[in-house]
Amino acid sequence: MKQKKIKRGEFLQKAGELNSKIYHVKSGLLRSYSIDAKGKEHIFMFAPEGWVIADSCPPEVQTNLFIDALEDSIVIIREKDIQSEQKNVQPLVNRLLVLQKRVIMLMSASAIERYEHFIETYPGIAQRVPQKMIASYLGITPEALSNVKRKRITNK
Amino acid sequence: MKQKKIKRGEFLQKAGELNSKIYHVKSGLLRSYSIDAKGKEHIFMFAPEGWVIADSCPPEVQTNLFIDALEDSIVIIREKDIQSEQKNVQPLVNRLLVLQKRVIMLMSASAIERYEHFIETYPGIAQRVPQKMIASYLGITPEALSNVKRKRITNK
DNA sequence: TCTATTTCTTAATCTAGATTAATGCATATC
DNA sequence: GATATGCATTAATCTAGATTAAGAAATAGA
Repeated sequence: MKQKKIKRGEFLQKAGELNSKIYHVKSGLLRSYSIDAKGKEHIFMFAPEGWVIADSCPPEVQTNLFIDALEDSIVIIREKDIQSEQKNVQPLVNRLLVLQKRVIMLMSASAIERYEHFIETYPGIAQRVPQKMIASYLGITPEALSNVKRKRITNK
Repeated sequence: MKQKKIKRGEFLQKAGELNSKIYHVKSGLLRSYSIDAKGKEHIFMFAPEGWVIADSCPPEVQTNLFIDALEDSIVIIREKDIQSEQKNVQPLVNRLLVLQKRVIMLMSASAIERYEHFIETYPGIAQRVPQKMIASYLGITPEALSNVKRKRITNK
């Protein structure tokens, strides 16, 4: 049971690094956040005592989030694979990753960027569902989606 | 390995029901969505072939999402507890639930409602972090958060 | 096949929240 | 104690996307 003390302001992870660890917060307060193209910070989640904080991406993939301490804290460190190797857990982990990206997109991207991201996340689905459902997924109205698509064509 | 055919338009779950099942999509296309206070639908996620779709809430708690088929589909049905009983998986499940609520809030709630939800999700944390971090979590600017708080006081 | 209903697009107007900017408070630093 | 540096609030202006409305295109139902 590996344990670690971290001082306020100290980082456990920086976006772009590889990290196979999950942090269980024993005391203190951590946060994870992303930085968008304009350099703006978006707090993804807080983790006070009892919470778990980690990047949902697989250990061999570059992380998306920064994780640092807002107060002096103590965390227990565990490996990501302990879970993902277990039977039937992989789908959970996948869902977590999709949701993490979804939150980041909702927080930091414009309608047009979210549309691009939808196309990547669900290749081929745009052809199988009505436009109003895509709009509903993106969090915009069908009217706004029409505008987005028109702009995408003119700008490309 | 229980399997089920569902016709386009058929529901696997309606919000408010109890549901201990997880659906693995073998063929076809499903979606999950929430309905907000104004009656507006917000698609939470799509699930084409190979994806898993489910409500992240515990089996004994009322669900938040509707799940229905956008195309005739075949799903494999599994129980939620199979996973949650496994060691170290509970934190994953908790994180999934928090994220599911977070996405729903980002999609369907105003800044003021998201602020209320933040206070419930993280009791006491508002007193431990600067305002600008709360704003960053809510997806708004510190200036907008000031307005939200002022309105909250005058309206209560 | 011919309606009828739903879906998609375009355009005009409106609004929540962004941006910019100025001011008052704290908390550090010397 | 004086002076930065960062944080919170207020107000004026701006903008992405919402709302409303109307017409065109697609789908479904008889």
